[in-house]
Amino acid sequence: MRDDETSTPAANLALRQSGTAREQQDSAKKPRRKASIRASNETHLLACAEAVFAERGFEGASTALIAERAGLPKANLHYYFPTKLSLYWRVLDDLFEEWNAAADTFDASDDPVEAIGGYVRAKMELSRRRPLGSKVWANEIISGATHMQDILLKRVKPWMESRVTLIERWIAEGLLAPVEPRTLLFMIWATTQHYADFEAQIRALAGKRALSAASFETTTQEVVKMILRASGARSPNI
Amino acid sequence: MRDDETSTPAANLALRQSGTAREQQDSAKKPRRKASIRASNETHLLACAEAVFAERGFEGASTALIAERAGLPKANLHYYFPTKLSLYWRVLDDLFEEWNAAADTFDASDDPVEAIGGYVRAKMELSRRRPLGSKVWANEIISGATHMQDILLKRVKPWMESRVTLIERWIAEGLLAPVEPRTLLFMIWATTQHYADFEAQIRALAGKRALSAASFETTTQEVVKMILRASGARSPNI
DNA sequence: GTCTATAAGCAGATAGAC
DNA sequence: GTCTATCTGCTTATAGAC
Repeated sequence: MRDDETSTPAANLALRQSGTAREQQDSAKKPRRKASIRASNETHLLACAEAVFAERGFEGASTALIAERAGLPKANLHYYFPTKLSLYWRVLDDLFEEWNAAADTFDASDDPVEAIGGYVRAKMELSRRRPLGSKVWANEIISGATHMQDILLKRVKPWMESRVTLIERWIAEGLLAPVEPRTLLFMIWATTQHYADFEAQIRALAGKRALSAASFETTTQEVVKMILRASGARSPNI
Repeated sequence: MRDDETSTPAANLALRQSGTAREQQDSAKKPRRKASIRASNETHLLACAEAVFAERGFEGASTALIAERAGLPKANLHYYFPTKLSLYWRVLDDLFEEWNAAADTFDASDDPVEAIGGYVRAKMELSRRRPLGSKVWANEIISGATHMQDILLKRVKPWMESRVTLIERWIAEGLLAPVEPRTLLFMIWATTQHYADFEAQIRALAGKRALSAASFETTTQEVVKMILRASGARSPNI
């Protein structure tokens, strides 16, 4: 798998050009290859776009910079994604799919310790695995969430409402302290996403070893423990 | 006090122009007034800049938009702040001063319950009072904190190190659970700043009444309780 | 101290040859 | 499917009259 996020523009350009020559040869005989060229270029552009949107926000990002990072002429970017906004929407959509997959872990168990603990861990792992995506999301919300109203209202809100009901049931059963469910969920999101969004601050304050694999695992365990204590979760008696 | 953040450009323009006429009259006879014109215009521009930087990040913000919101010609902005970056630095510097004032509340008491609880409350109040400032800070960190390395390393880091020592002492005295001090501080920052930075998401998910004065006070108490539980803080026996 | 006009360059997007 | 050249408009910043 190509490392879209760390390779240099020059390296990308070389990869692109050799790839392009091969595919163009094939395209005369095997037009079916075109679809995979499209898929490969779109995926690559989306990864580069995610990085640039993360660093500079929607308004600050330029299609020229995204194309340059992808090692493609700007015109090609506009061939695959007619407008900057259409590219941005695709990035946000991809991000929501990952968010949704992590959200599923909340339902892995009826035990609040396992459900909440597992969800916090899944969110921490997402922050570690895809920090740029988290930053794009954060940037979008900070800027007023104008392009995300639909996702928030039609997808995130219903998920939250049903999880609020579940949390209230746990509280009624004495398995959780009487917390305000939304405040708990916001605390989980804020704390876990902090390790992606505020990476640069953590690096400056705690040193870059604080974000190494071993430290991150220790921190994840620490965060899980603290969130469980904050929520007063206990396992049901069997 | 003029409400810099909610007045319309047209209203600002009217205010500016009448103010300007008055000051120009005076300036012939009382040159000392010039200093206050400068101070007033700079303050006003800084407030408008904070809003635009919050919404669009540094790269996405334009000096034209900032000047328009301030009801001033773009050339005047460049008269007071030679470059966009110099304006941005002034905004960041002002923000750090507020951050620093809130940080002082951490030392208000030797009792961890009062110290941590008071600090969380101060941070929540800052999020409520100056959400745009928090967003500018967040945007800057997300974008890599390139313009804030000095503040982070020379001002925030020393504060954090001494607070880490204090927290470790509390743990040794049995007044706090054996938490990783930096993880606790990050959780406090993330959770409290979430109410400023992710305002738009909270509004979409919990309704705008969730951010009303009464709800915010309830939420603040809830957050204080949860952070204290997470840290396992207890007051010393007297 | 204010403000019009403009310089110099970069943005998003497209035309059209290959 | 690729890519050069270009259109149009907006960007930061400044010159110079008032």
